[in-house]
Amino acid sequence: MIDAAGLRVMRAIADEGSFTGAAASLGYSQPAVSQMVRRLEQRSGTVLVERIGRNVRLTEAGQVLARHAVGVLAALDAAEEEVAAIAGLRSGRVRLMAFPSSSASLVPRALALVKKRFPDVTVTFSEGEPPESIAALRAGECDIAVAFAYEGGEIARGEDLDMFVTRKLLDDEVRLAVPKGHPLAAKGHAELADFAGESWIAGCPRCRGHLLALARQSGFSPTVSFETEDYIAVLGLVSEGLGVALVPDLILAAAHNTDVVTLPLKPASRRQIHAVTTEDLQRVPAVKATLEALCESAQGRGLVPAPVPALRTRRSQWRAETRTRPSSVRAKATSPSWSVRETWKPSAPNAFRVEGAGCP
Amino acid sequence: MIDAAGLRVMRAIADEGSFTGAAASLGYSQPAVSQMVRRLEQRSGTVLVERIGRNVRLTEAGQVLARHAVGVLAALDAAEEEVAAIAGLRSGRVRLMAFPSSSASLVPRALALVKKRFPDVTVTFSEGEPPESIAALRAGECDIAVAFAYEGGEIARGEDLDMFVTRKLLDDEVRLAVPKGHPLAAKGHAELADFAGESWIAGCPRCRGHLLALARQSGFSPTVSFETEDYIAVLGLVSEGLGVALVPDLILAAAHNTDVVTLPLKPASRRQIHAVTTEDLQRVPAVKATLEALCESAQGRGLVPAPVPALRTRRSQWRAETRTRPSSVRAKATSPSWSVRETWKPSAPNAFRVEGAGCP
DNA sequence: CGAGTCGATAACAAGAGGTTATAGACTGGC
DNA sequence: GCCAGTCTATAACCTCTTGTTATCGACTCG
Repeated sequence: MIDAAGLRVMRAIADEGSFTGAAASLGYSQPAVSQMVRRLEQRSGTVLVERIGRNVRLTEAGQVLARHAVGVLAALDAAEEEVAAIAGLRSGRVRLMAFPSSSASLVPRALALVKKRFPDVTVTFSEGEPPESIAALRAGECDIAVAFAYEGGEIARGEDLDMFVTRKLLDDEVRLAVPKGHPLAAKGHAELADFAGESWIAGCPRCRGHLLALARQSGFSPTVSFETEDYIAVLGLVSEGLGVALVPDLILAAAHNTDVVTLPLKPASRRQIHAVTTEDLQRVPAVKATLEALCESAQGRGLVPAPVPALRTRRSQWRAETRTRPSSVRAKATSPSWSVRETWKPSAPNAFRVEGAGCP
Repeated sequence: MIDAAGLRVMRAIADEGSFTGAAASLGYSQPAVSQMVRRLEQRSGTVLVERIGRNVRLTEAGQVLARHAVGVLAALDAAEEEVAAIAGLRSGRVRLMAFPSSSASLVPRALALVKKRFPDVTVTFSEGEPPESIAALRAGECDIAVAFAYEGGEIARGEDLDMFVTRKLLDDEVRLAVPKGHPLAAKGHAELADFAGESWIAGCPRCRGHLLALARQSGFSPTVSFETEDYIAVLGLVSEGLGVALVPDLILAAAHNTDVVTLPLKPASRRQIHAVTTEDLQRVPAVKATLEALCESAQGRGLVPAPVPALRTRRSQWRAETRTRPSSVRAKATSPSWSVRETWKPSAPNAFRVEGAGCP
């Protein structure tokens, strides 16, 4: 029944002592104030303003409204400012969840970028494997999940990703790590079959699965002597000549070991690193800013630059089409800068079983 | 930009967890909620609601709004309730100012009536002579002034009463008080000329003026031996045979003295007692209720019943005409129960000088 | 006593905010 | 794996709110 506009008017009248003054202070015309008071009086069923000659004076009821107006309007302003701060990147919180090895440099660099640009935006970060991070995203417990998929694999097994928007950050080349003195180290590249007889060191379960898949393609079944999710340990084992390992480039940038030589595979194998969020969340300014920072961080690494386009699912596609249609003059078109379809898609589910979580 | 309706919707969504539920709890249709959210999102420039499959979930900004909504809506409700309480006579304050002798019974009875009917309406009462009470009314320091005027006189000299509404409460007959044993006491009435030789006891300045005027009409100039504003004292003096006095009926009802006989005057003389307020204030429920209580109190005294009509001045008349014209279906017509012109008017200013204030 | 100011009103325009009808999409049970 | 029920989004439309300008009557002050 009573609304903010009415309170605003009553307070202005109390402050200014006249309808004309109140109108001026509110940027209204005088009749607007006059009519607003009349409406309020009709609704409340009592007189709010005494008209004394040329001046006006609030009645008891009018004073009640004017008194409450201060608090209500202050609270409204606070709410508005708080939302405006979120919209204007002067505030806001982004909950980022990334797989462990991304935290080495990709994520920290992005976080630094966000912090530099928008010091008051808080990005909270926690590590989590794709199944976990995607579940958190679905449950509303995080805003962005950074995940990866090997070529021919998928981001998270058994998860329905239709509801998400996936933005490709970069292609992370998988290399073969061999001890410095290895006979084939000088060849400049590695064909997997040449290492069929080596001891293998496997990483996280999914990485182990990838190793097995690649080896099968090369016609052998690797002997896995060690398993560890700690890539520093992997490199340590390799440097000591205890085996060879597949290591993503992303790791090598952060954990270098001078006693290890890394060779590009032939044929090349890479994993794709994605930022996953929802259609709605990607339009939240702080989330958008963080996504962009992630992109820049990925490009700045000097690896294969992430193409601008993002993967969009059927549902998202539909949303993008319908939503950007402006239904009002005021509607700002949502920026379609990365609204193109993804170029490759997971072709088939992983054929092998991957268990556990926590891949560095 | 943000209004109460928007906050209400956001809170309902937060509470219900769906647009449909929110709509139901607000008594809206589902599209109304959907559109309201879209409007809010356009205005605030950020996403407020995440659409997760069939359900919805508030974003950070949406949670901010929902959180603030509680406080703002509570404050709004409080304001509304407070005004409704004033409108519904469950609260409110009336500042009454009356001339001292009215406080004997007319006013207390009215106050008791108001208190009985509307226990939570506070009527504050202070004594004041017409010039004073009218000034207070003009200054917004009181809501109702109870004043009197002798026939042929006016309520307050030199005051412009155009801005006020004057409601006649009763005709207060002026009687002659003589000692019980006075020779003319048995006559049943008094002609003033018969008492030309008596010692006179005068009351307040205006009453003294009235005495002088009446005496002049009867062709004599009274010898005023005593002057006091305390009518108890007047009656005491009379009872002791120290003089005679003109005493209004209103006093006699409250201060009876068995040693005093009061005689109606021939020709009769009376003063009119009025309740004065402003056009706007008379429409304030508590003020209206108090005015009505004053009327009933006046009628219940068994004196000349106050006729329903009230005195209206030119300006008030105009207002009454224009205001009651309903400009909207919702406008309640202001009750015109006592909106008729006054029958007699002060014919001329008092010809004598009245000084001081405080007439019992 | 007249000019300037103030509030009230009429008439009108635009927009906010609601409705119903309907379509598309998700969920869950069979 | 489909189908029914349920949910949100949209279109089309309507109404009331809330602003505007133009103008009037009344009050105030020099």
